[in-house]
Amino acid sequence: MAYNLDKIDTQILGILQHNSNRTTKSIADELGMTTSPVFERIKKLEREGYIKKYVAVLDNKKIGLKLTVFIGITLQGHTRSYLEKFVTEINNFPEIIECHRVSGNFDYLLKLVVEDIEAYEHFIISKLTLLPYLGNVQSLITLSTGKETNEIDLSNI
Amino acid sequence: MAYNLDKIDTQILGILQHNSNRTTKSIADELGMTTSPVFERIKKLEREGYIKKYVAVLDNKKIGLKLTVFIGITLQGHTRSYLEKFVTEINNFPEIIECHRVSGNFDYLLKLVVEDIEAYEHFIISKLTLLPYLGNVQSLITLSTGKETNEIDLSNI
DNA sequence: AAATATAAAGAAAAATATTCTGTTTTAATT
DNA sequence: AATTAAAACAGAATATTTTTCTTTATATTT
Repeated sequence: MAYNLDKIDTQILGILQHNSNRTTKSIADELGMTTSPVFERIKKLEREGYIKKYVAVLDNKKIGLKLTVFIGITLQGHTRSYLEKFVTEINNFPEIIECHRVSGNFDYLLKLVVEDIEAYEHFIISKLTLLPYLGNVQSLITLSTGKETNEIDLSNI
Repeated sequence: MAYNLDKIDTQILGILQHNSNRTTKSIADELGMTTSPVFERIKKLEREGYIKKYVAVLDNKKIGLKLTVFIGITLQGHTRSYLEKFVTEINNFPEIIECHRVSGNFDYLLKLVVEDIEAYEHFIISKLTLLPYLGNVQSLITLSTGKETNEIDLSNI
């Protein structure tokens, strides 16, 4: 069902998206191989863009960013140039970590991480509502998070 | 405003959440330090849980998972034991990568990544709707994604 | 089956992570 | 302000890991 990835490649991707600090030796042992082919496969997966980047995942709450909010937004205008400008503006807000154009009850769904409710209100008042053509804005405040990962399901590819 | 993190710590966190493959030497050079203190600070940030894990970020679309959907859900019952069971069940679905309990128009907001609309319909029919006490289910299908990162804003901590 | 291309193994080299020791800086205490 | 204790740092030595290179095996094509 997949592209140019064989089983070994998807196994490597699965391992690395779970823990990217594994050594090639440890991966090779798990797969019953030696380091060279594993190393070359990883480099190929990077080179061809299957692996986009390697990152450290931080503990938001521990660092003081205790509030996650999803914001559903409708716009009043829908010209192409305005939509593009909207996304550009959103990209400049470091509090916004995701911005999706969606179908359904909203035009856009944003995900935001800030310190607390105060910081959130400040963002709404001094940043978000300054954008033109803004229609309805609906906040979904996260009370608790039961699951939060980037690990995508590779079992069907 | 932060906890036990000084400026150097937050700089290190900022660097690593952007690219965790940077060498300690390269980080040390950027900060005007030597490798030992940088190495020790990173180990401390890991040990104390500010850094939760290191992961490879994959290109979903390239791998064949082309569809991201946000699902707003209301439940008909809200007993503690049921809510817990709901989250447990959700955790067993590898398609669901996020599950947040929220205030607002929904009880839960889920994020799901699958191959295509067909796979999504299959998930809804054969997995999600089998859960008891399910109330309203509203899908927000992602048309395009303007921003998607894990990098949280460390400038105010 | 021969020829060619692809993937893997194994060993060697280069780079990096990790540990260790001694020094400096910082902070706390008197 | 001087003394002491604790923490952070620098620099060098060691251990691991990554990366490269050469050879061998496997698969594909003609």
